[in-house]
Amino acid sequence: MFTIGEFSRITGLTIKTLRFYHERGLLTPAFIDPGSGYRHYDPRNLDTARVIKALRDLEFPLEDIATILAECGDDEDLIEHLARQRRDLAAKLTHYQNLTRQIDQLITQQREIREATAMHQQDHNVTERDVEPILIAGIRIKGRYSDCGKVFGQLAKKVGRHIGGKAMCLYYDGEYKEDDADIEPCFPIRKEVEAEGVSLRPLPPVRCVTLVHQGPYDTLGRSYATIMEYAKSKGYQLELPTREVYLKGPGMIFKGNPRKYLTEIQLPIKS
Amino acid sequence: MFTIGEFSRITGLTIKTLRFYHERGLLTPAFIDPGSGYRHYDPRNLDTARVIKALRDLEFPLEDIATILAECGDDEDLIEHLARQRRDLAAKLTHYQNLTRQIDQLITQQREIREATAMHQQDHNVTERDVEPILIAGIRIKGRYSDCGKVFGQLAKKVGRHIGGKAMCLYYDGEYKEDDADIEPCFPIRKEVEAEGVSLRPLPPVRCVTLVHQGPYDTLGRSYATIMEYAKSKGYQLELPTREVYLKGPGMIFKGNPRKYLTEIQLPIKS
DNA sequence: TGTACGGCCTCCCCTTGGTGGAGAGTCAAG
DNA sequence: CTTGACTCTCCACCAAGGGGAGGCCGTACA
Repeated sequence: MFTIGEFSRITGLTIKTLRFYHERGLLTPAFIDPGSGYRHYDPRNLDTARVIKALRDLEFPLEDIATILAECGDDEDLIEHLARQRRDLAAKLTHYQNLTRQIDQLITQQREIREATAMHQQDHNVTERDVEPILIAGIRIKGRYSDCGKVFGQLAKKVGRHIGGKAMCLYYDGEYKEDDADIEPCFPIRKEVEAEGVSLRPLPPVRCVTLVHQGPYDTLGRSYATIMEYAKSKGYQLELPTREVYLKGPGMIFKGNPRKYLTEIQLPIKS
Repeated sequence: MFTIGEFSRITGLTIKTLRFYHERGLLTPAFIDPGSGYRHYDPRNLDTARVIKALRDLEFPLEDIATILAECGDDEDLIEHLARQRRDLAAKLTHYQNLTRQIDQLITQQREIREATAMHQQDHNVTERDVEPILIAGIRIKGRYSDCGKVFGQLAKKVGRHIGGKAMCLYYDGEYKEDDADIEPCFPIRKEVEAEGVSLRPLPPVRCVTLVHQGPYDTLGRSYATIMEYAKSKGYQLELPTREVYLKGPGMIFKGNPRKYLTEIQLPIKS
């Protein structure tokens, strides 16, 4: 017979835990002194304690352990319980796999944004450059600029895993339109994927006049004025669709500070 | 301004949860009617709610979320929080990986035991057969039979991952010894591994007289008597070490019923 | 103006698997 | 007899809310 302290040292279960298991009927001491209320454990309790500990190490709920203790006298009887617990554990496993993947994506995106921001921080002047060809997935709509957000949401749902760059928008109108602008929000993607309602195609390489706009979207007009003026002074003829690349916009979690948003305007030049 | 019900429908957070977040200071309604105590939310609350929800989906603790809301105005400020959370999630991930692996091992072992039991259930008679060569990891000791348990424990710790069969014991004494028997508990293993204090070597193929004993270990003597008698009647000369294979013994979790234990006695014949 | 119904309020208890502490009783040694 | 170590019961606490009771509020309809 062991006192609770001795039994605790032997089994590695804390005294509190032993009292708790007693209360829950999992591990009833062999003898309880009616006068003092002291618990006394015997070697058979030791077996039970070992079993409970082994099952708790596998994170079986106490309720299941109670059932198992009542029903099973042999490892053989355990198999279906083990299988069920395995399923539960596997579910948690995939759950945490998904979460880590998601968080990894967030971190990666954040890194990319940081790099892009560092790269474009300096030049807020009009420049000319050759824009590489790129594979995009887009949804072309007629509507307002403010509808873009929802469309980006849809796109992220459909091709989210394959996104390989900053969100963009293609503008098919030569002029500003309020209500039924012809817009195509899109994402660069890494490989060919099928998705319903999504247009998947390469954008051709093209020489562009570009300008990185810093600030909220409602001040984009000023940057358009600047870049247009430049194109006109050079006598360039422009092509459609024009592009906007959202180098840094509202984040995935926080909206961030609109005065730090960076948007690259790309106006393709007719060659 | 939205009532709590409207806000709940918009954000997808339950009313209970909204009240709870209010209590915890995470999401304080824009206005509280002093007369009725009704909570009223405004669009800025909506942003905060979105952030909280996104972070909760990544299983950030509420306390961390509170810190983040207080400190971060931008996704950029989030990165180290994200990294920390990623570590925590990854820890859980490997934790559950280990658990599922362990439980898989248990299930596999159980299957093997079941098959072995089914195979050997019928023949409790003395038979002769050629025992295949086998790679074993063992620890040879001088002591009592009852010390085997601990040694099996040590072995399991050192080569546990590579065990590929039933536990065995080799007996190097020609006679029964009480206190300083020359015994080698061992496990069949699948591939060559190094482990301190463990002897790793192949057992040669050998022709044996064998008998499957059913029952607790303290009745093994009777089976030894039977098999010895048989060997003598055939005029066989026996070789050392003799072997015991524990086809079914105490389980990993439960001790099981000793009357169902199956132990195969193998006595090598000198050829 | 009464009332019915839905929405909202606070307050309390419940979940899992224990942990921590307060205050009081018990045991053995010196 | 005292001291110190052990043990007892009872209560509160953790995370992140869920469930429900009992009562107030607001509005629509008769």
